[in-house]
Amino acid sequence: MESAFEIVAEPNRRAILSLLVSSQQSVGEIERQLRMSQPTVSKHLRVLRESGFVESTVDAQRRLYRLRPEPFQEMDVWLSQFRRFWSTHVDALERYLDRMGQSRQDQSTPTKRKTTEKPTRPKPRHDKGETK
Amino acid sequence: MESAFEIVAEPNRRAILSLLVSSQQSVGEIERQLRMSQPTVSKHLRVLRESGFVESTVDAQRRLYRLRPEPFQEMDVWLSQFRRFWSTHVDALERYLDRMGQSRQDQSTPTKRKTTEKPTRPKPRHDKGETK
DNA sequence: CTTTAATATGCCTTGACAAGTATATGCTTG
DNA sequence: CAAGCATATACTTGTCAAGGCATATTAAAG
Repeated sequence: MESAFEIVAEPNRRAILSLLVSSQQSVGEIERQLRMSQPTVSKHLRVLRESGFVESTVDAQRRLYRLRPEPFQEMDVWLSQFRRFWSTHVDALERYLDRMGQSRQDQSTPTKRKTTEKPTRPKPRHDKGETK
Repeated sequence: MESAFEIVAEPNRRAILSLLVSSQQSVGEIERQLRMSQPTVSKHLRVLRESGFVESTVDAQRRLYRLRPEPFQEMDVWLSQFRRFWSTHVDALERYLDRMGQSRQDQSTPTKRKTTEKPTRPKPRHDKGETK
């Protein structure tokens, strides 16, 4: 079985899942709201169904999809091992999300040394700190 | 910028991150504990570094890698939109993990198996429901 | 039973990415 | 400066998955 994280790695699948938070939806409704082709939606729904993220019921010729909780909880369990550690850095998230805000398209450009990570952690030891 | 979920989709990267929970590690230490080749470790660390999951400091010829909290928090933010919805199905996770149990071995925090009773879906609508 | 609507599936192409192997870079010590 | 350890990068190859397009399936309606 594939990890829940691999399923959720796909942006369109995340979009579908977010859509289903409000209420169950038919394939056609998802297709229209997310402006994806019908086969694409169906294929993603298949993956989501087989991995336990959604379930469906038949309504006439439609199929209504809704969320199932387990895989989300599974991710939460994995994430929780890092919580103890990030709870001390509570405020850093907003700065992070701010920085992410404008950078949208990139990737597929090797040779691009853009490893400018900011330490964000003044640690006055003897380390010649280089987040590189 | 790639989503944190895409980064974490890779099993070896999840393993590296879990390793770093205990303390910072050098590339060689990661390589030995996870039995991966050195270039593979370095490449994954590069991805993790550029996506903000880890940062490194130089120690002689070694590089020490440690976790950074922001991307985890970012995932948590996304996940949180589903929490309200799964909190009602609290016990379902254990059954789920039980079913998944044999297929994959992961090194996350141990989850206690307690097959609490409760029919998987006691929701007899009028639908000719078919979760596949 | 033919048609139409809604959804699923099959095939194919294309692109991304992980891992292997080889090599480069950098720091340290003699 | 040479040698050696630790880590990074380049290049190549194989795999796999996402999306487009065409078609199959199923149900409702006429």
